[in-house]
Amino acid sequence: MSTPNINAATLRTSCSNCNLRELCLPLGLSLKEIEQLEELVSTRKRIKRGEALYRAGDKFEALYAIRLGFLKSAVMSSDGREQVTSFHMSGDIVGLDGLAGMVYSSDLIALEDTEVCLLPYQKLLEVNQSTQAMSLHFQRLLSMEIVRQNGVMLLLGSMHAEERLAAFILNLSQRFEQRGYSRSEFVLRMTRAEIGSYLGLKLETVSRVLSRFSHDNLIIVNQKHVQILDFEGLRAIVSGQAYQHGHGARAEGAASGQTIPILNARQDLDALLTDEH
Amino acid sequence: MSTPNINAATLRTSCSNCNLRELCLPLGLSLKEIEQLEELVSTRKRIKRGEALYRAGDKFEALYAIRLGFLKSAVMSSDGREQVTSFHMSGDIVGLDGLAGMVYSSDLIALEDTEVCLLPYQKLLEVNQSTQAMSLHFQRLLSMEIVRQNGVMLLLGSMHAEERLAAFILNLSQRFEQRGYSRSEFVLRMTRAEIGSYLGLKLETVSRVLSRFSHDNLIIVNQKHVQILDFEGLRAIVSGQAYQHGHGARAEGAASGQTIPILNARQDLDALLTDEH
DNA sequence: CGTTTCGTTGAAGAGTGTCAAGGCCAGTGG
DNA sequence: CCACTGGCCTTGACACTCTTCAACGAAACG
Repeated sequence: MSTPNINAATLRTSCSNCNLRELCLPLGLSLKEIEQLEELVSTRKRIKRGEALYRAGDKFEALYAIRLGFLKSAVMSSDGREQVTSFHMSGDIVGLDGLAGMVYSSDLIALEDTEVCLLPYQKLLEVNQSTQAMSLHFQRLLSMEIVRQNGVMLLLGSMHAEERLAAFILNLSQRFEQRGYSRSEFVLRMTRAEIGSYLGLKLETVSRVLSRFSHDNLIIVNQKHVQILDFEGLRAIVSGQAYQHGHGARAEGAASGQTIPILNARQDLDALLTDEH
Repeated sequence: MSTPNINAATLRTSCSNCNLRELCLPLGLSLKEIEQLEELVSTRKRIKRGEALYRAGDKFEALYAIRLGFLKSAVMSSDGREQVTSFHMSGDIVGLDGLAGMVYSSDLIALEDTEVCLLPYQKLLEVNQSTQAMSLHFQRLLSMEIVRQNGVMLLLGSMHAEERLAAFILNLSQRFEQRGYSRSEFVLRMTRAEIGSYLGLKLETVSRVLSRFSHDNLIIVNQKHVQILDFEGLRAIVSGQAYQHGHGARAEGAASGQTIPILNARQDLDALLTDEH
């Protein structure tokens, strides 16, 4: 908790005591396997708001488990356009894109002061070798990220601005809840421009849509502070029941007489839009 | 080549003889490791055009290496919108999204008659255990898919229709070339609607943009047949040098006097947009 | 050879982007 | 404490890209 470099004895218990263990530890690991995982985590590192944990092109040397803080991943095109590819919070594992070519292919920037656990590549190799469950767990982790990105592609490829924002807010809400925070009230750690980059929209559009949501009593927005008033209303928007073709007004109240072919609608999308777990 | 079920002796040499080995085999594997890989591949399977290799929700039982054919992956939102998340051709490994939750999260549909090698999950587990290099290889494979998807997100989130189509054509070209086909002339195996779904555009827009490219002598389009005339012109479009804000006309000829801050421009994007390798 | 799917093209309109101006807030230095 | 500064957010007016709707032609399929 205090020194940046911690001795081995301290480490031995770090993961099993870490209050994030349910998020970044594999679910079915035995005690012995958890011990092995803990040997993986060699040191912690702190980075301040605005600093990079790594940048595209840096040599891949470790994965990182986020203990505390908030970050964004972003890729940049040759002509300077930035695309935010995800936002990360405590319990997330980042750096997975580095395995492919042994260099990171994205930038990872802290949006607030952040503390991470290092999982050095060398240790990763060793545990891959010794424990089947661990190598499988990492494969699952990578696969989950692929599934998540499929959801983002669905969002970027086929949703309107209002649907994107509604999905985004619900996703954040869900992730805060998973971490023990309020699901209905939270602070956005990123700017409107970063939200826009993530959702494929301009910052003005983000601002306008949030204002519209606020006007329709779905949420209360005050700068970075967001309070959700009507979850059902937001879910309806995500599943395309309102704003469908830009014609209809919001769904008044909660009832909607329309018959929708698939009923367990939102579950799927929520799952798709969810970061890890 | 003939019977769908092949005996062990035949299998033993299948991978090392397979003309796709450079695509789907790990690069640094020893002979012994290659032998192990070959035990992975138990059977082959054929699916006809229009059929599904798997569907979202199906139990995850295997990865597949494509021997021959062309397929699409797609996810579907609750309200029935389909998003094509990738196109696959020979040498690609598919099914990676199934590892996360032990069920596939996308549909995989053959766009033409296709033949695949099965890599059953059980065998995958065994090889994970016995060979460090193999488990690492699969992790790399997954990571490569994440990197690829980052590129698609960049495309979906920040590019205009013309840029998306140009990038799409160049990507296909590159992948055909890697497989020994012409890079400048090929047949699109997918419909305009599927291209549109992948690129986040409507089929009419795809058709119009292709016609415009054709009119500008960048390509020749004849239904599904495409011939590339001006690679440099397409690359210029991808890196945003033409169509930038919808004002300028196409770049006349090949020269462009504009000074661009980053020079090794297209390489990055090409790499990002590239499927595996 | 009819039927269906797929592709092309046009006209009109909706949804976002662009440009611009002003407000809010935190940090800084007087 | 206050004014100043710069970053971030909001809102409006307008332009433009892309979608929508529609009609028609071409190719694929049984």
